[in-house]
Amino acid sequence: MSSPSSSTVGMPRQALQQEQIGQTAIVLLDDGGIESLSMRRLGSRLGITAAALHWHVRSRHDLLLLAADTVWGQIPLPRLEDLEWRPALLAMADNLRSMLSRHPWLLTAMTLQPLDGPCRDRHDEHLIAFCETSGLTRQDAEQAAHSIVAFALGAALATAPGRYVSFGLQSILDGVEAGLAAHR
Amino acid sequence: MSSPSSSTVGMPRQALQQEQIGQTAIVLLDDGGIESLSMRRLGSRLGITAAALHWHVRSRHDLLLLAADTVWGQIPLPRLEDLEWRPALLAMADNLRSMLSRHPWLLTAMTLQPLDGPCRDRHDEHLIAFCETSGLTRQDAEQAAHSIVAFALGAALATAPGRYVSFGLQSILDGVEAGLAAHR
DNA sequence: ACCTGAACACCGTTCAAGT
DNA sequence: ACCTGAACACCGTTCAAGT
Repeated sequence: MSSPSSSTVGMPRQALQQEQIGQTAIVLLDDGGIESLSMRRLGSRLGITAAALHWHVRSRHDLLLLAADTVWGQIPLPRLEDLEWRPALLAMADNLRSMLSRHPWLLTAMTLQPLDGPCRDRHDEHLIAFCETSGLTRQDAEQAAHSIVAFALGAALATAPGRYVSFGLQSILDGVEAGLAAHR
Repeated sequence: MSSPSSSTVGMPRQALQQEQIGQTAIVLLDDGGIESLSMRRLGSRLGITAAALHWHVRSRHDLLLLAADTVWGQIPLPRLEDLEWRPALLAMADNLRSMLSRHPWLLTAMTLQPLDGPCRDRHDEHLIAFCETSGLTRQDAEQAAHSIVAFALGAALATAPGRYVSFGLQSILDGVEAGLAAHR
């Protein structure tokens, strides 16, 4: 994304480097939080200077963006044919919750800048798709999906003791069901 | 909290200083986010050195704690006698939302450390109290209150376009009502 | 009690210069 | 194309020393 993309065949070194940089950044972030990810520290883990790292990635912000979308990509997405919408949405919410507990720094990063990325987008679309299989219109499905993500993020932020999570989420799903009944 | 508390009458200088420090910190935080609050910068706003600031406040973390509880204290709490539980909970959720939009750095701070404080506690208790006036048991009221806060925080974090907020929240309130019906 | 100055060990980022 | 070294303008925190 930062290099002018050479005319050679298949991004031979650059892409790999980029991925390795992201993985190593996540290691630093996972133990020590966002404060322990520095250009100098990450550089030395990779065997290069902080200045050299700036050749591969534009800024520390871009680094967070890269790491963030990587962990969004780690969330397993249940297949649309395998589950009914309600257990599917519960499973997706739980997968999100468990990702956030593995990578708590993501919440911090999300408050510092909007973290759009292909994997985040794919996750959102998948959630909306499941909502739609319940019979909701596209618009309502978007609202429901957004509410589920919001609740999962907020519950992680407020460090809910676990059992608290279920009440709000169940209510939202009940709300989906009620919306269905009304539209029919 | 950091001084041994002199034996004189009514915390004459120290308390005022503490409050002034908090207010000035919030000014810095409000325009520029968490990154723009530094001991050096805050110190110079107050006319003292960063080192001098460390005499008043133990660390930058303590500073964030002070600022955070201050803005929690700014949320207006509707009186218990004035409103029915449902409009009251909606109002409290909206007051929280508007505080978070005025002080976006609070979300960042909350992800960095648990931010307990007297004002935050008071807000939680008030929310629980309103839930209890609906007829919920103490335990259920705590779950409902926790869910409302989680949703408000998450919605602010996901930067909902505003209209998205209502669906999830309404569902949670519907869930409260359904819980009532079941228990009766 | 309250503040300064200097020091220590860090930061992100830029840029000329090397290969 | 990829990296280094040095530099710039910052950090939080500690501590001796001043008043």
